[in-house]
Formats: sequence, C-alpha cells, structure tokens
Amino acid sequence: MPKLFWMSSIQNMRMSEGVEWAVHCCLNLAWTGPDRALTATRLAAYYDLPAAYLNKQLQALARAGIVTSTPGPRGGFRLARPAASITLADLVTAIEGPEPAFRCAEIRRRGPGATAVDDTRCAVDQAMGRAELAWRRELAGQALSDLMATVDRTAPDAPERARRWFAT
Amino acid sequence: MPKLFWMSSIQNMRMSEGVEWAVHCCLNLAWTGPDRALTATRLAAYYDLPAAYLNKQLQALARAGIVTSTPGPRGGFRLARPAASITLADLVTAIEGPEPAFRCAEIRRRGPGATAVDDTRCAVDQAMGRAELAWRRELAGQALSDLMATVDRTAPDAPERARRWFAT
DNA sequence: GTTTTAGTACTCGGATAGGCCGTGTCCGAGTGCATCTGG
DNA sequence: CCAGATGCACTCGGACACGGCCTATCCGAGTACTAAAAC
Repeated sequence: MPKLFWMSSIQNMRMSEGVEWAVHCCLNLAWTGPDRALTATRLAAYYDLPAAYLNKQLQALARAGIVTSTPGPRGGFRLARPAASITLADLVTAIEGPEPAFRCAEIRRRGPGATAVDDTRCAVDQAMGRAELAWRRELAGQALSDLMATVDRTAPDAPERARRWFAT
Repeated sequence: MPKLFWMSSIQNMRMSEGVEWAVHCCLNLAWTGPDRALTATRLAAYYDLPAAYLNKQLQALARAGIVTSTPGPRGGFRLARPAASITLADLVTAIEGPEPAFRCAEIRRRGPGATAVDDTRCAVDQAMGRAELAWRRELAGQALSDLMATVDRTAPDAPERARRWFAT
C-alpha cells in the first residue's frame, strides 16, 4: 500500500496564541475607556478563555508598560496610554519577547570549515535580519487605533456591544 | 534575597535552526557545482553538525524540489536548479512549512462576545497577515545567488576553501 | 450621628504541573562500483 | 583479454526516543469596600 498521505513536519515557527488574546483584550480596554478597569476573569469570560492563563498574558503587557494593573476590588487592567501610541509591534514584543525569530548559531565558525574569527557578520543572518526588520516595521506601522478604525468599518456594532457587556 | 534576575518567558516564536543549516548547505552545494554530489555526512562534518538530523533537513529540501538526491555510492545531494532561482523564501518554506506564524483562532466568535457569523475577516488577522507578507516578500527578494555575491564580497576565500575541502 | 476599626471579598502576582513539537538517533531499502569467474 | 554475474560498501529514507517550551492551573500577597462598634 503506497503512503499517499504523508505530511512532513510542517508547523514550525508558531506565534503564541496569547498575542491574539492580547490584541483583542486591548481593543476591549480601549473601547471601555480609562475610567473603568476590566478584570482578567471578565475578559476571559467574554471570549471563553482560561482566565488564569489570560491573566498571565496581561501581566506581560503590564510589565511592558502597555497596560496598568490595579489589585483589589474594582481593580483590573486598563490601557496605560492612548490607543494611537500602542502598536502591534509593542504587543507582539511584549508577549513573544524581543528576541528575533532567526538566531544565527554561527555554524560557519564550527568544524573544519570554520572561517577566521573576524568581525564580519554572517550573510545568512544579515538577510534574515532584513526580512524580520520589514516584518517588525509593518507591525510598528499599525497602531491599536488603526485596528479600532478597521473594526468600526467592518463591524460597526462590535464596540458598542462590548461596552454594554462589560458594563454589567 | 531579591530576585534581581528574572527573565520573562522570552523565547517564543523560534525559527528552526535547520533553516540556517539548509542555507549554508545550499551555498556549499552551489559552490561545488552540479557535477559533484555532496553527502549529508560530509556536509555535517564540515560544520560539525549531527549527520542524521541534517539529513532530515536535506530531505525536506528534496521534497520541496530545491535539491535532488541520489542514493548509493557517489550519491548525495545537489541543487535542483540554478542558485539565482532559489530564494530564501523557498528555503524557509521548505523547512518551516507554508503555515503562517500567526494563526487566527477566531476567538472573537467564542463566548458571549461572539460576533455574528459573517464573512468578514478578523482585523487582527488582516494586520498580522500584512506584516507576514512583508516578511515573506523580503525573503523572496533574496536569492541564493545574492548570498553568494555577499559572501564573495565579505569573505572572498570562503568559496574556494569549501570547494577544496569537499573535493577531497 | 460620626469616627475608628476589624473583617471580608476580590484582584493581581508568581510558582507550580502536563502536553505537544522540535531535536536527535537508529536501522532498513536501494544503488553503483569493484571484484571475481568463465569464455 | 573481455563480458557477465556476484557481492559489497555506501547513500538516502522514514520510523523511533528524549527534552524543552508553551499551555494551563493553583494558591498567596495586597487592596478597597463594608459593616459593626465605640465615642
């Protein structure tokens, strides 16, 4: 029997799904406004997510200075600054970390083929770095306010519905 | 003792190091030329890498049609087409797979905040898709021949040294 | 009635387990070469 | 000497373990509100 269905190991380089959670949560925080704080539990309930784990992601945002956290009753999270000055690059960096996806292991300096120890940069690393720079640049060009505008255009009732649900 | 050193979980979204291996190996294949095949064992020895695992990566390249493999004595791998028509995007896709790094889980359709089931695309997914498109576009703009030119400029003796080592 | 004070419920915060995928290794199928043998 | 058959060594190819990181969860520290009690 020939092996027709055989999928290679194709699922590498996955971004943490916490990024999607973070962006959606920040949208809700922006719609709610700075006067009211939303708790991790409530945000998790809105999207049917594990509350404790979402809390972990929000903590990362707090450490990055994107949101502020207040403990105790009537506490929760709120945006630390206007939505126009929060970019997708900020959010991705806060969750995924500042490390680039491609890390040059400098294999060119290992084994018999080792090049002389000079200060030249690996050509592969350079090319990959350029690509990743383009990626981050594109992310930095999209602010949270831009996403809000897009949602206002594609699903105009979503913000009001969220506001209403979180108000209760 | 206060915990001064505390790093958050910052190591996400890592690209497989097999990509770096693949690119360097393809460079050597290009320098060697299509007349001679290089075995996985020999390529691994050149960079002091685990031979069997490198073989696995080269198999992925073979499946993608980037290299051709010939079994038996005097067998090995060689480039399937000229270096100018092999882009970094091809290599990354061959190793990492065609799936994008960001996969929208559509959490906006879950829980009480679920939007109506329409055909609109998630705004977050759109923005992330744009960024990843820019990344892939930059990768597609760099061919293997461009990398060879860069190496010729920064380390002019590397190609000849490789040719000589692999010739023995 | 006002002020103080204790209690309580609720929130974030970090430390702690489980599962999946990348990393690494192994052995079998197939091929080309070299050698040996017969003409 | 030459042609054919045989054995062998070498290669890729896919199947099998191990470990690290993401996912998920739990309990403790801290705070604001509530309510009771004393003045």
